[in-house]
Formats: sequence, C-alpha cells, structure tokens
Amino acid sequence: MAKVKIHSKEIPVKTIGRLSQYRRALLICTLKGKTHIFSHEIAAIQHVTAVQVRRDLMLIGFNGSLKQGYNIRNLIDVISEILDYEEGVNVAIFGLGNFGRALFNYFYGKRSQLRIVATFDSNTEKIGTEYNKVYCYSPYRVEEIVKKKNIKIAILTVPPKRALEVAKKLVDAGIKGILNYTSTPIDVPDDVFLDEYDMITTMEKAAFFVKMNELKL
Amino acid sequence: MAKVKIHSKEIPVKTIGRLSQYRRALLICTLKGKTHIFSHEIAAIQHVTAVQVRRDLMLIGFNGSLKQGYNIRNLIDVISEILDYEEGVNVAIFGLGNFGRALFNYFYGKRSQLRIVATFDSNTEKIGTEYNKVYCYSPYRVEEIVKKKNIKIAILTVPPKRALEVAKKLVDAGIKGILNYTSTPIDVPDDVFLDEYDMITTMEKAAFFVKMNELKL
DNA sequence: ACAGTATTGTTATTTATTTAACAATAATGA
DNA sequence: TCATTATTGTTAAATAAATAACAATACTGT
Repeated sequence: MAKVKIHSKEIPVKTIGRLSQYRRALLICTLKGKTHIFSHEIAAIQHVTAVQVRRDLMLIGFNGSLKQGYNIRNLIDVISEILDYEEGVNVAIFGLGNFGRALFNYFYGKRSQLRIVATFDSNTEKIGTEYNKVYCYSPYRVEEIVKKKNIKIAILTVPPKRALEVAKKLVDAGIKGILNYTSTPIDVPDDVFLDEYDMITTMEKAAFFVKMNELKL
Repeated sequence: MAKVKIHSKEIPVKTIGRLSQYRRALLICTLKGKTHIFSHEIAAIQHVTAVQVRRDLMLIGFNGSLKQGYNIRNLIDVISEILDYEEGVNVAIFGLGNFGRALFNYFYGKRSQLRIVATFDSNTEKIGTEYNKVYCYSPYRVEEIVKKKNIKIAILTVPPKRALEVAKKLVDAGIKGILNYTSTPIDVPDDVFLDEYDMITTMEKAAFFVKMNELKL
C-alpha cells in the first residue's frame, strides 16, 4: 500500500500524513483570523519545504492564487473531504496500562471524527469498570464487541507477549486498522492498515546518532 | 542526515532502526537456546524480507555461514557495538503528564543503556517531588540540570503550545537528541537528532486508509 | 508601458530505499 | 560422481520520494 488514488492521481502515502499536518496548521491560522496563506508559510509552520507543500497541494488538485496564496478555509475543506470519514470512526484501546490510559486521554474528545468507544484489558479488576465513561471489556469479548460497536481501528498497548495473539483476534474480528505500540511486530492482511511505532527502537536510534555526532567532532 | 558511515560504508538510516529490531528478536532467540539463525527466520520475526536482512547485515559487514546461517551471539555483539553508547546515555522527560509518565514507566529499567535521570514539569505541585526515585525539576532549571547531569536525549511530552519554547531551551542547553511526541513540529540544528511522532496524524492516516479500503469494495 | 518581483504549478532530476536477480558455495543423497 | 537443494553475499533494477528547475502569471512601482 504505497500509493493511493485520488481524483485519478497517485498520491504518496507520506503526502496523506502531511495533509493531516497542514490541516492542523491551517486550523490554527483561521483562529488568528488569517484567510489566505502562502506555501512558504505553511512550510515554515510544519517543517517541510515550500516546494513540497505546493507539490502536495497539486496532487490533490488544489489551486491557489498567485498573489494571495491559498484560501485557508477552502483548503481545510478539501483536505477534510479527503481525510475524513463521514460518519466518524470508532476506535478501541487494547491494554489499559499506563500507556493505554495515556493514549486514551490524549485522544479523548480531541477529534470528534475519532471516537474511543471501548477499552479491553485482561486485568479482572479493570474489566467491568468505566474509564472516562468508556466501558472496559474482557479480551474474551473482542469479536463480539468489535462487531457490535462497529470498531474499525484498534490501538494496541498490550504487553509485548500478548501482541500477536491479540492482533490475530482483532483481524479475525474484522478490524480495519491497527496502531501497534507494543515492541512486538505484528503481521496483518493487506487490507488492514498497520502503523507500528516502537519507542525502544526510536530511543536506540537516537542514542546511535548522538554517538555518531560526537565521534565526528 | 540520511546515511551514516560505518566501516567506511554508507548505511541507510532505516537500516539502523532495523538493526535495533533484529537485536531484540535475536535476544529472544538466545533465551530459547538457539545459537544460529537464517535470514528468513529473522525476517519472519520482524516483518521484513529475507533479502533485506541479508542486505542490512552485508552493510555492517557481518557474515553468516552457508549451512547454519548467522551466529546469533556474534551478531548481537556486532549490532551492539554499532548501536550502543559505551557509558550509556542520560535521558530526561519534559512534561510529566499522562503521556510523560507512561513513557517513563515504559522505559524505566528496560535498557540500562538508556537512563532516565531527570524529569521536568511546570506544575508546581510536581516540582520537587520524585517519580520513581527520579526528581522533578522546574523548567527554569533546564539549562543547569541538562549540563550538570549530562543529559543527551530529551523526551518531549509538554502541551503543544509549549513545545517550541521548550525545544529551543533544550537546544540552547546542548541537548543532542529530541523525541518529540507533541503535535507541534519543532526545528533543531542539523547536529541534533530529531524524531517526531504525531499520534493525531497517525490516527487520521489510519482512518483515511480504512475509508479507502472500504471504497474499493 | 514595462522592468522587477514574488508566487504558483508542473516537469525533470536526484537521492534514497527496496526488491529482484543470480553467482558462489557447501552439504545431501542418488 | 554429480545433480539437487538451500543458503549467503552482492550487483543490478525498480520503486518511491524529495528536491531542483523553471515557465507562467499577475501585481508593483517607475
């Protein structure tokens, strides 16, 4: 899944990510009363080049004016039409440990598009309780609840040893996207979106570059 | 900072990340008593192709045997020599909110290489307390403490509005790497490692792909 | 009227990364 | 002995993405 077709043009996956970022920058600009913006201004807020902004906008077929730049309101609308899911998306968190709860709080109420509608944890003390008004279910009920609540995306924060098993269950239950924050890489069919972010790897990479830079001196 | 020289060979940044992952897979294998492993076995654990594993190992100059594959112990040592920082690396967390605490717990004690030696928060109730035996400082003391404790890497989990300001302070104080988990993109000089991971963008991307896949049906 | 300027939109080039292809090798077993 | 097999190591090709280059345009000030 490397490119995506929109308006019969191929759009790089990375452009999709940037569009989301552009939109956030644009929303802030509207709050300040700005109505138009130049590519280099967007570029300065996010850290990309002005060329990349123009190229991304070209790909989605959005045109600016030569002297005023891009109409912010229109651009937000066009990006939203591409990114957003009309009826919103139901999300569930699997693993209500520290990290799961943090992610919960991070999202809760931030974007109405993305609704956290259930949590799952194998700890019997948590099962049956509510966390911020969202019920915590036993992992045994994954299939049932995913279907009943029409959950499309799963945030995976279970212990690394459980990751594979839970992921399999999720796929079987018909989940459409998984954000895997465990350190265990998982495999999913092609039609399931997967994002894996491993903090240990990131930290080790950071440490490595720190070392490299010191050696250069 | 796109490639890195090791043994006079150019190594892609992504390879560095995979080496870290390979090592983790290998460590698990040694626990199971395995001594040798084939490229396709490593590939199956992480989700990359066998070719990519072989290519990565070629780049770091590690040789396997034709019939047994790669010696796990030796490979771990070679990867460690590349990745690890002899004296370890001191890390600090900036912003002890839910997310900051979750990251703290995630790392605490996991890798002796990476030591969390300080936390910072602007909440006066947190300043001066200890969280898991690590002192929480006022942001006013960033420069002083970063230097005194030789902190090389910063985990940034402050509110998005503070991100730019704190990042600037960190760079001024001589930090060498920043992992930015706020939704505000920051800019750093070339010699500072930067990793940005924005969960909102990731979720929106996930929702987008879910939508795309449904439209295909 | 027209040179100068700043910007967009698009094509071309470059760079980075992955994937494919395949020779070399060593063990196996007919 | 020699074809078969499974693997590594490496070069070549393909793919993906970012960057550069630049024509087209519309406004400004002289």
